[in-house]
Amino acid sequence: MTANTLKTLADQPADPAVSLLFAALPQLSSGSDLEALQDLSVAYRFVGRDTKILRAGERVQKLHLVCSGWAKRSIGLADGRRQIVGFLLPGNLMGLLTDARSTSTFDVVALTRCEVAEFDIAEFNDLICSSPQFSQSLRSQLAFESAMLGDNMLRLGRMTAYERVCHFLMEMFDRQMPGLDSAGTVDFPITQAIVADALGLSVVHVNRQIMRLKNEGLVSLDRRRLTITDANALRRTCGYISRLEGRVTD
Amino acid sequence: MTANTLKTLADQPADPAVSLLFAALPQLSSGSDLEALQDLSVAYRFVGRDTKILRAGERVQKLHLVCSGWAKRSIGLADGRRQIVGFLLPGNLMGLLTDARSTSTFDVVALTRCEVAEFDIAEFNDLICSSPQFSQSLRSQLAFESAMLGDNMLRLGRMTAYERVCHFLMEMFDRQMPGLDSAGTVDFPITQAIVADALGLSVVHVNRQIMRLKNEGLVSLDRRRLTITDANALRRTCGYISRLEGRVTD
DNA sequence: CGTGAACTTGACGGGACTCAACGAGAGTGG
DNA sequence: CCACTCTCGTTGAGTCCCGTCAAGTTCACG
Repeated sequence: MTANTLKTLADQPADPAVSLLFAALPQLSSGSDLEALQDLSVAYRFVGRDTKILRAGERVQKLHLVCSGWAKRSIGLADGRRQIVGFLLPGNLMGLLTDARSTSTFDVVALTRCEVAEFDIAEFNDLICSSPQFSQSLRSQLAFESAMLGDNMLRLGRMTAYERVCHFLMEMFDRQMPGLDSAGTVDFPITQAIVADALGLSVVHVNRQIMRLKNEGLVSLDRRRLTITDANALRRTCGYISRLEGRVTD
Repeated sequence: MTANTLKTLADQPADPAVSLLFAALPQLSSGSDLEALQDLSVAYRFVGRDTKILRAGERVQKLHLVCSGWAKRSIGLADGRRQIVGFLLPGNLMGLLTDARSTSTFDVVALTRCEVAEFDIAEFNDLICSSPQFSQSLRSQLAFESAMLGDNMLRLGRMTAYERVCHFLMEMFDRQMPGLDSAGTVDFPITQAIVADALGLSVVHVNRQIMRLKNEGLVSLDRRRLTITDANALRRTCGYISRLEGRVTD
């Protein structure tokens, strides 16, 4: 995907970032709502791995949309322990949740090289305020993200290491191939250390669980690609329930 | 607090639930914004312990505000393991986060007898859509709740049992006495089994950590009351950072 | 004074962490 | 083309935190 940066008029085929933004906001109509999105100012930006895209406590100037690459939201303890709160995949938004002073509540760091589309946040806010559909759409999206955080808390608090890894792999599979319940291959451009920080486990122990899953023939994980061989078996062992399937997108 | 149920006019001293709602929404002005809240229809309802106030997947009909008592948001696994995702104390809202079909994403269950004020959700939505202040206020509130979920994920994923209990007690202390950094006594009407479900620990182990804190003279916990003796020491051992202190309420 | 829920304590086992070493690729510079 | 290095993945040994089981105690309440 190349950056066609200076497009501002809406009479051309939809900007790739606008299409992604439209898909990221549930329940919008592909008519007038999409047109309204096309009027937003957008700029593209590439960031390298380990670049901080948002910093906790700093003012959010733009609405960021990941177009390619992966990023993480994380929180740290003073002694270096870190917890990853969520992952941003292509099509995911950040900067929606800003507090009273419009500051971000999490760090967001690129896990791979990322292409990020930046929308003007003032224009976007006007859109939200001006239209009940957009307002409701945004709230649905926030509810969805919040529900995912809840699922991840259940994972951290009440699942064994084996179940956590199962659940995590299923989530990443599901987010790239929603609704697919059999088998498939998706991107997985993150190290086991990153997985460990997301699951509250040590790297060594994450590795052991992945090895076990490989030996059982349930997954294969090579060269930054994840293959799920038997999604139903995985789903059963960890109780994974997709939040994406029931999503209404139009 | 008694229920004065049928009040609809705004020319009387503020309804207790309206005052709580006003406090729950940051950044609103005490003038016109408060008046707008007073125009909302409100009804009161008492629920007993273990009553389900909201059910995951069911349509949310009202905006609920806890006036007295405690409640929990929780998620369960098929085999009975449960994770508490958050607690609702007096002044806290539920029903803000609804998905595309206006359904709740969590169960909410009363932990004590609760008095709940129920606002008309359609009227509230109109208010949100009609005014940028309300829209922004709601988003700030959602960002705040989401940040708390993130803190709780760090607690579950990367803290030891001792730190988790410290952190949890500090949170409950802080939520009832925000900004107080020395000592004090607050309500604590929940069993150790509930704490265990919130912290991802066994009841026995929660007890051991509480015993340790008691022996160290840092807290006392009797008869549903929590006394923090040395808040600064607790804060240091678990790295607790209040999200309430920085909150702008007017 | 009896009953049940909640709290407390001990003993024991296992799941997860730490430390440590080794292997496998990918990129780099000569 | 080939050593060199660095990151990442893999595996083993030992330890400890925390879960489970079990028993006993305290407390609220009828």
